Amino acid sequence: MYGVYMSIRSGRPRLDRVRVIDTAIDLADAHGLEGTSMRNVAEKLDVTPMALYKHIANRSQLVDEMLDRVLEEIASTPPADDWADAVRARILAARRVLVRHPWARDAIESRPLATPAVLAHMDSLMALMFDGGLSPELVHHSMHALSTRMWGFTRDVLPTPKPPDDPEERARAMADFAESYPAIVRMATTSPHAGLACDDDAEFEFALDLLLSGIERLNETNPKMGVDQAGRMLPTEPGLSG
Amino acid sequence: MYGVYMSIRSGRPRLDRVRVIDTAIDLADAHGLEGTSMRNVAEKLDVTPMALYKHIANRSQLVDEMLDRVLEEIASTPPADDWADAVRARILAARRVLVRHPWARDAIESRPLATPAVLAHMDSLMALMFDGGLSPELVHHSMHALSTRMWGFTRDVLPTPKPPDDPEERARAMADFAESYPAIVRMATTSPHAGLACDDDAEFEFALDLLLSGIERLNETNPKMGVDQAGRMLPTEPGLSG
DNA sequence: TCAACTGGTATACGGCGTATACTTATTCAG
DNA sequence: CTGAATAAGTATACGCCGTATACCAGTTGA
Repeated sequence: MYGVYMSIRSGRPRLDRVRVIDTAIDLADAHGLEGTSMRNVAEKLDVTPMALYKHIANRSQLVDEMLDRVLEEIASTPPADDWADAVRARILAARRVLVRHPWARDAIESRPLATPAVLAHMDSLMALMFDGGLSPELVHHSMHALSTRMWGFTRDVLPTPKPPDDPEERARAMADFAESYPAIVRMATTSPHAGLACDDDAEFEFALDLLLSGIERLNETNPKMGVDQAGRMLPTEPGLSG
Repeated sequence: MYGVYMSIRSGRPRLDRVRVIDTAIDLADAHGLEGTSMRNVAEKLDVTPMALYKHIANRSQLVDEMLDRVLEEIASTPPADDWADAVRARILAARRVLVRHPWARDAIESRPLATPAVLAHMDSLMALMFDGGLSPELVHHSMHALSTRMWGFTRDVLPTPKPPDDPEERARAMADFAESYPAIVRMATTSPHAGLACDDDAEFEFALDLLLSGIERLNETNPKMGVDQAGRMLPTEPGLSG
C-alpha cells in the first residue's frame, strides 16, 4: 500500500519500466541512439547495468518501447476534409516528432519488426486513403511510394567535407571539386540557395506534395492502376515514353 | 622486382589494400555490414586483426572504400535521348548494384561524409537534369525529392511479426490484428497482391516514375519553381488546396 | 653487409550486451 | 508481528568490438 514511500525512505525511488524508458529517451535526445547503451542508461539512473534487465528484456526491446513512446504523439492529429490534406497533416505531425527525436529515424530503420505505433501510423494513413475513395491497389502503391517519407524524414544525402582553413588551399580544393563534380557546383552556385543552408522543411514538403499530387491525379485518371505493356504502372507521360 | 614471388615462397601472398577491400566485400555480401568486423576480415585473410591497419586507416575508411568499389559499376550506364529516361536508367543501375550488395544501403546511410563515388553519382544525375533544361532550382528540389530513391532502394517499412504456428492461435492473432489495424488488413486482403509477396521492383519503379513525371510536369508548367503565398512550392492542385 | 623500412604479430585497454549467481529489500500469509 | 516467498538490485564474468602500443622478422637499398 505505501510501498512507494518505503522505497524512497530506503535511499532512492525504485526503478520501473517507465523510468527506464524515459531516461533512455532523454539520453538518446542528447547523445543519439549510439550513446544510449545499457550501461549509460544505468549510470544515469545510478544503478547497475544488470538492474535494467529486471524491467526490460534487452536493448532491442528498450528501443522498441522508446520508439512507441514518442510515436504516440502522432495519433492526435486533427482530421481534414480532403484525404490528401489529412495524410499531409499526419505526415507532418510525424515529422515534428522525428525532428524533436532524431534518433527515432535510426530506430525505425533498424527495427527488425514493426512496433504497434509504427503499424498504427501506417494503418491510419491507409484508412484516410480508403476513406478518400482510393482503390486498394492505389493505396498499396502509394504506401510504397511514400515509404520513409511517411515518417517525415529524408536522409541527408550530401554531407560534403568541410573546406580547408587556409584560403589558398581552399581555392585549390574548390577548383578540384568543380572539375570532378561540375553539376553539383553549378547547382550550388546558381540557385538562390547558393551558399545558404537550404530549408529542410520546404524541401520535405515539396517532395511530399509531388507524391501526393501525383497520387491524386492517378486516382482521377486511372483509379484501377493498370500496368501498360512496357511494364510501367503509370499512365505514359510524353517525356517518359521509350 | 620479384618481391611477389618471394612473398609467396615465404608462406602466403602479402596483404594489400585491394585484397583487404575485396575480402571485406565478400564478407559483407554474405553476412552484412554488421558481420564484417575487422576481426572477421582478418580471420578470413588468415592474418592478425592489427595487420589490416597497415593497409587501411580504420574500419570507417574500409567501409568507404568498399562502397566506392561497388558504386563504380553505376558509372557505365548508357545514355538516353530524354533526360528523365537517362535519370531513370542510372537510378535503376544503382538499384541493381544495391540489390547485389544489400549492405551498401547501410553503408550509404551511415557514412558521415559523402565518398567520391557517391558524389559522382549525384553529379551525373544533376548533369542529366541540367542538360534536359531544368532550372537550378528545380534540379535542387528534385534531388531532394529523389533523396534515397536515387540509390535504388526503399526501406522495407512493413516487417510484420510472423503468425503463430498453431491454427487456432493464429486465427485469434489475425482477428486481433484486424481489429487494431483494419486498413492494413483491408489492403492486404483486397488488392491483387493479397497473400503474395509484392513485386519490389515494380513498386520501386512506380514511385520513381511518380516523382519523375511530376518533375517533368513542373518543368513544363512552372520552370522557375515559385512559392505560393501558402508556402507550397507546387502549383496548387484541386485536391491539395486548403 | 648492414641500416632503414615495411608488414605482420602480441598484448592490452576500454567499450559493448548480457548470462549466471548472489544478496538485499519488499510483500504477503499466518 | 514474524518469517517465508518474491522481486529488485548487485557482482562477476564471458565473448564480442575497434584499435593503441610495442615488438619482431622479412625485404629493400645504400
